[in-house]
Amino acid sequence: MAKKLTPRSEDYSKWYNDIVVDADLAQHSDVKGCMVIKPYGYAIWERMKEVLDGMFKETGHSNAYFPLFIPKSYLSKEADHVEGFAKECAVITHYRLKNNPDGDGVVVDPDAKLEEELIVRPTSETIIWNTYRKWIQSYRDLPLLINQWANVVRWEMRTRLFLRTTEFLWQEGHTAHATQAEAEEETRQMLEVYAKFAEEWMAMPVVKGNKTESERFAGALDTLCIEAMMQDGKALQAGTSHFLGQNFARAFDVKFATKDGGQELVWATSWGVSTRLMGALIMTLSDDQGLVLPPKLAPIEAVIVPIYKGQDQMEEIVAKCREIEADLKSAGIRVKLDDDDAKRSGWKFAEYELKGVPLRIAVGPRDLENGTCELARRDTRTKSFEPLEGLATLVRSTLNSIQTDLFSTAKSRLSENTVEVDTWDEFKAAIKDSKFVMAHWDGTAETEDLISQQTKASIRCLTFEGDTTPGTCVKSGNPSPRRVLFAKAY
RNA sequence: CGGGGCGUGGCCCAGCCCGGUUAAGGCGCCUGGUUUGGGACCAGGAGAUCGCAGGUUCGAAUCCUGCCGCCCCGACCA
Repeated sequence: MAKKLTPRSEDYSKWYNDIVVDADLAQHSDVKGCMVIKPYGYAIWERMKEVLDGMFKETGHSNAYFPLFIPKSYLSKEADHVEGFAKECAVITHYRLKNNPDGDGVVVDPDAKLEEELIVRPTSETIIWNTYRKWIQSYRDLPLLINQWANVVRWEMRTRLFLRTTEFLWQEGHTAHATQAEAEEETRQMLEVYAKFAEEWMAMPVVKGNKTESERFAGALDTLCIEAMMQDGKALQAGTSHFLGQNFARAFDVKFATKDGGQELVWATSWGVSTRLMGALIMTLSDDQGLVLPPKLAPIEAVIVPIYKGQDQMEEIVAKCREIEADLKSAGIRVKLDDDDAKRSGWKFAEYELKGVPLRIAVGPRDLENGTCELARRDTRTKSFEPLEGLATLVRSTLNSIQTDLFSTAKSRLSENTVEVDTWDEFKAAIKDSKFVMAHWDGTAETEDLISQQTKASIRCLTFEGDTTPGTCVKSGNPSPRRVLFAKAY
């Protein structure tokens, strides 16, 4: 079964789809735009969840769960919010089916029409803020720091596995604060959490910044984001954190009593990352051989493959492999021994490479004699023979190296492909060349729009770091307060 | 919503233009054997209302009409 991935150079999006399907991460479901996340793919997501959840808890947040269904009227309470999401909402109109009087199957029972239609949440601000009104009375109830892990539905026109599906999994944090400064600090803090997760766990370098007004979350005063560069040079928004001001507090009348007895509207934030991170992970690290996983998120960090001839040898070698497995396990390494006799070693090598397992340990008859094993790195595809003595220590340090090497490779790619330009011709050329482009922009939505229409590139963010000296707009020639980051995006 | 593609055992697909016995092949699966340091081989076996509904015909996977579904490329978005 010679699974051959489409090479990246030939067709990048086909390569991406091949990896998702062939590495057993997910498949298309029978429902348009929806996917089935398979056990191996879900295991990676579970790792992400586990780590992120820990980070949220460390920063004082608690998990809760709010309903999937939102009364239609809630959505319309915040004007910008409804405008942003109305176009992509799934609507529940009935609550019952009945047998088809004219034939087979079931039909919607017209007598079971809902008085008020329900929206399947595209995000939960409205239902959460409607609830917060009941939870918050006093400054003593603040800050309120809540996160939920949930599924949401956005009826997009065009979908792609993990990157944009009709239903997706995510977390959404929703916090309430007594002061603007505190809410802004929270917004910034959670963006830093995302950036840390992306870089230290996913080995994916990110650019942090503010969105422009037109790219802002519907209902937010400010949206912060992390943007990552995929191997084809396109930008992927990997996480967002929103400062919502008092918009939702006003819409849902959430006030608190201040120390001196006054009534004030609370200040809000929301922030989220989704299963889209799976797509980001794939497109940042993987190669033409298949998935490449950062050790810290790999469900299996090291796989042990026995190599043998005949039954007697098998028993002897598998026994040795079990020792190694126990040894690595007790050193806290997520290890799997694949002693399935129905598959040959060569098949296993190819399979675990496709699935991105960071390290492979092969033990054969020669190794048994020499007290060695073959250690193979997925990222560099290099092999070496190593003594079994002290293997756990070596495995741990190699996994650490893989993690840092993956990050630094991706980091170099990001910096090598980020350029500053000052003229329109240079700009067009750099965008065509799939670069991240730092260029001057006059700050108007008109110019932003014009540029994106003419080049397909959008302003990814006003970066936190980098050159912020004034200049002249690359498109209009008008004065520009600073350079901003442009790129083609997913 | 426009443009393109596809729908045939679990998966990939040939066959369709040019209708005709039993729908071909590969992968996977089951049984037995030989194998095992980079996707093994041999023998045997199971498994298909050819997306759905009509129509044409002595006869339809194949031709005609309608419908459904999915994927890919564009316009909206995380």
